[in-house]
Amino acid sequence: MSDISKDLLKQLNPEQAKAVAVIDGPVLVFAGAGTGKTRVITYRIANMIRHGIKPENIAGMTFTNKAAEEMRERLDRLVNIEDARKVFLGTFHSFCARVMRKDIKVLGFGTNFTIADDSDQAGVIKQAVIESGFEKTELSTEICISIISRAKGKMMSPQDLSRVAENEIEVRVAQVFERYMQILQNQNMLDFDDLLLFTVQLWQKHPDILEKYQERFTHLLVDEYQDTNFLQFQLVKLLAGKSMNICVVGDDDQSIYGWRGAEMKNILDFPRHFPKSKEIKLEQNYRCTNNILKAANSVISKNTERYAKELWSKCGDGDKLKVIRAETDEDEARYVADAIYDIMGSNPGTQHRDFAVLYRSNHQSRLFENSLRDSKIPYRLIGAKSFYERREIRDSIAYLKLAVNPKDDQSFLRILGVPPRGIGDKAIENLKRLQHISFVPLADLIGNEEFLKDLSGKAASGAKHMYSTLKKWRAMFAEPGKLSEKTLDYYKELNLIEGILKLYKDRNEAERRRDNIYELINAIASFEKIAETTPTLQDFLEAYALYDDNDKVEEDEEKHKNSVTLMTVHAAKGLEFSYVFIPGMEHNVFPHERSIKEGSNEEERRLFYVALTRARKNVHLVHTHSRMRYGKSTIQRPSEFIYDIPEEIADHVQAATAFKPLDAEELKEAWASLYKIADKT
DNA sequence: ACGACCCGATTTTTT
DNA sequence: ATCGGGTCGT
Repeated sequence: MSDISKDLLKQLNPEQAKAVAVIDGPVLVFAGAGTGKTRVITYRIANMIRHGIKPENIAGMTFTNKAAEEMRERLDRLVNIEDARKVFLGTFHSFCARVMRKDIKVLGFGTNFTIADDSDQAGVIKQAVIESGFEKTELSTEICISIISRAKGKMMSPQDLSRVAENEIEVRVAQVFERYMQILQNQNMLDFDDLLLFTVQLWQKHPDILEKYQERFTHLLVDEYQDTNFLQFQLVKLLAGKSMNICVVGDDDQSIYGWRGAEMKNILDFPRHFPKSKEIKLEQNYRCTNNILKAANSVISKNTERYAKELWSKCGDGDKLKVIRAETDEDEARYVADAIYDIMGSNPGTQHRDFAVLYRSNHQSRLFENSLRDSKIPYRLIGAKSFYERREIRDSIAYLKLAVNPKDDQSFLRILGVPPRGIGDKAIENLKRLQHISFVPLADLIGNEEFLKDLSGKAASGAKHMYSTLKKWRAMFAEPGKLSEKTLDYYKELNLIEGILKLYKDRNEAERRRDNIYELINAIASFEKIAETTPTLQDFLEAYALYDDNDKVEEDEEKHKNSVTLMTVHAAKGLEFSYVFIPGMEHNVFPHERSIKEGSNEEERRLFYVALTRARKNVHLVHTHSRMRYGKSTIQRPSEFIYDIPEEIADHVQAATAFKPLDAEELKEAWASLYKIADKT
């Protein structure tokens, strides 16, 4: 046992220590922003192990892989590595994927099921809309996805949904929902919600199976409990129901995912759900100055639906917050770039990575990208399209999914025309029609004479080649051997690599996309390398499906390691920066106009609270007088949130006069550019 | 099969 | 302003 774990409790403040010391029974920890939440969870696990709880009996559930990995890393430093490894630390989804892999047969799915990613999901929804007798124009895919996901989050069946439907849309979606589930089952696919839903259903129907898991995991921890929905609550309740050794950690003030079904009341009602629970409030903040906390506290205290708490810190008062008024959105962006430059100049040792620009909506990033680029300030943009979202990668993955699960029609349709095989819309219609009478998966149907006889010679030979190649490789992938090598051969035989080169006119683009496919094969190779046992293709696909994008962006690390961060406030939850800029502090931007319409102002205020509490030292709130919105210049008024901050801790300045006057050279340039504009107009 | 053009919507995002 | 989706013509 390491030295650190000998006096675990001494390294914690009294409240943290209390949360760590109580091992048995239900524990509820309210962990405010920056109060050492991850520290409490990892120390708690270490403490359990020290008290003789077997590490394999402990499970820690998170929402993201990133959070799970961070805990794993910290735990590695607290207990010996073999013990740390035996603790389950992962997302709800990865936990449930394991349960499903083992026992899904009971529910009528094959163990080789694939997990539908969002493009698969959208494809199936579109199909379900049509097959339910609706025009694709009268029911948007996004609405369906969102309503269905939320219904699943409440454990509602299509019938439940149609019974409680409050409007015509929901009645229709209920029909789509039912068809959607059938299609998924026919294709042996589960969406992300199903992983959880089916796990709970399995346990409810088969108490003997549940009991095995209850015996295996006697001590449970749940991170970000305020973000759980009803389904996740049920899962937790079932799993912990026997031992009642459950610890949940969260912060109702940071509940910002209500729009996707998270139920803040889960954390508020915990004492009722788990009687005789211990309740602990962490209020000492180790991140922010007191001025920032004062601002954050007075903002959040306007909310009525919350558990009372107030953050404090030993960090001193620090600077006042800055409220900056800029003339236009372009001035706003320039102000931010100038301020970063200025702060770095007057604070030696400050680095670009100490800054973040946190905005309400993604589209706001563009102006900051421009202004930072102009000022030669390196930045990294979070939330941009990732490697795995690129078309050629999705296509390549679809080929792999099809090799594992031949019923996956979604993947089949995706790659039927990649590379082009002369099979067009008409042939696809035919194929689908045949499926309606034969119920054969599309990947098998293309080898059928009934289908082939109506095709042109070229299309028929393309279809035959595809049919036999898919069939052959389905068997090949089941054999032992190096995955990455097999994948490359598979792609070559399907003419994917050559096809890509021909598909894109621009030579550079084509080569870049081809290289991306090679990169994917490299990713498979390194997956094989780090795996403990020889992984199957199915193992790789599952890891891929459940893997978090934020971790994947390690690509251009060198370049971006020390950069200003641009991201949404949502994406910033859990992170911290010395200097935080919050632009667009205007009515209709932050709070967002839609949140105003929908009346979700408390959640919007929590979002602002999250934004403020990301800052260690310094907060700049910027608002503009006029902003381009939807292509038109609009007069803006300051956000109501600005007035929630006590006057005595904020300085109000104009962007135009925020920095010292220009020197002679800059002045000359400024005039020159003014004349240029004058000439144009 | 693919590019050109028009129309409409326009928050947040994980797995 | 801009992006995606859909339609139409080649």
